[in-house]
Amino acid sequence: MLSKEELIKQTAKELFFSKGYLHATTQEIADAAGVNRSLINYYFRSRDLLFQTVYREAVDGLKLQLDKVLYDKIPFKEKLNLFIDVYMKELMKYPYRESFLITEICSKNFALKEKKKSAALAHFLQEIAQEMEKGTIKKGEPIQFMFNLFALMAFPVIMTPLYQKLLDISKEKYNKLIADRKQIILESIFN
Amino acid sequence: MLSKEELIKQTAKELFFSKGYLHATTQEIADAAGVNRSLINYYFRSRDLLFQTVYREAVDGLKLQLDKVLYDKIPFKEKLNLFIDVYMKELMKYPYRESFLITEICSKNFALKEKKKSAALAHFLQEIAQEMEKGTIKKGEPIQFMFNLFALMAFPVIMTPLYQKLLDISKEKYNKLIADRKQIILESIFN
DNA sequence: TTGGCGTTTAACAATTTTGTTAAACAAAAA
DNA sequence: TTTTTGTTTAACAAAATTGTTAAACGCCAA
Repeated sequence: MLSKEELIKQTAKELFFSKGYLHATTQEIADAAGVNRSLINYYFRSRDLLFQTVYREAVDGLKLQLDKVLYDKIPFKEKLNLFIDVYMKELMKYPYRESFLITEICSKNFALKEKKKSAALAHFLQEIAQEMEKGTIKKGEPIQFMFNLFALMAFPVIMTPLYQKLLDISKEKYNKLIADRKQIILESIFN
Repeated sequence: MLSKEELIKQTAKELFFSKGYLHATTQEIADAAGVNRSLINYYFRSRDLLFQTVYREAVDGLKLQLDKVLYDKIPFKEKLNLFIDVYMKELMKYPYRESFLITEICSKNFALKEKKKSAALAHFLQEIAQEMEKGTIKKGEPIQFMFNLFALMAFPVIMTPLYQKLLDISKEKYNKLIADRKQIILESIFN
């Protein structure tokens, strides 16, 4: 069973990352979690600190996720296959996690920090450079390859509600389109 | 010279779309515009209506932008070249416009509407299908082609603050990377 | 000049949101 | 049993945000 503190955090993440409800008040979070609002202040002191905690855990989680897959000593193509699978599953669960992070960074009282490149990422960039040499993938800046990869995975998921509107597509059909993307991404990436 | 009403709207767009400051209060918008806060109520009645107005104009603007380029009777490759140019310029000016739209759609009191596919978009999808037949571009679902296109353009721009942090890249270098993307996108799209 | 009209402002009121405090509660330790 | 500790709650207080009103202002036309 979840501690109330954990419950509050998970509920906040649910609201932010899954529902894209970035304006959530402490009352709304408390209601969604089924706890008294004062508990938020008891465990996190202030709304701001709750947000900071959620932000930090999201960034750490993102890094951890990268580390786990990108360090593996498996063939490149296999690794990408696995990575896309893992990352897109996460995207389905938390489509707005990246949006939340960006919004927080852009918000008024945001304290910069970070500033140490993920080691796994650096390693992966090297691996990409090697594969470019080998000719498995198109030559170019490895970072641009990563940009492409993440863009192709994340953007259509993030844009779901708007694209559904603009294209007048049913939820089911849209889900199908997203599900098909893994293969499409792989095809568009490899020579 | 801009009317105050227009000034308020433009300033709000500046805060939302350019600065990604989606939590802006009416006071902050008024300050940024250099007008008395009451003017917002005078011209827009309520904060909510200001947001709705900005939302609507953003969607309409987006559609208009698509219409202008996508209806042109110019060769496909040329059209895409032009389109990427136009859209990415807009993205540089308003990197968070799409984020704002998504956040609004996900927000509590959002009234659905829309539900008529842009004619230009439908036309463009047909054109894509034709080009697939011709073999100019890889065969597949035309919508997926569009997903890819928009993702490759928008996502790295939207993610700028986070990626700059995670990759520990200077603003200048990041801008260079973004500038290079037009060519990269064109290459990754055509056979 | 005066009266009317749209604009702008400050002052106020109402509401919403957040933070604090003290008391109630429950379970384990003394 | 009483104490202690940590948890939970309701009531209150403070702050922030939004909305309203009436008066002031400026400008043009009568």
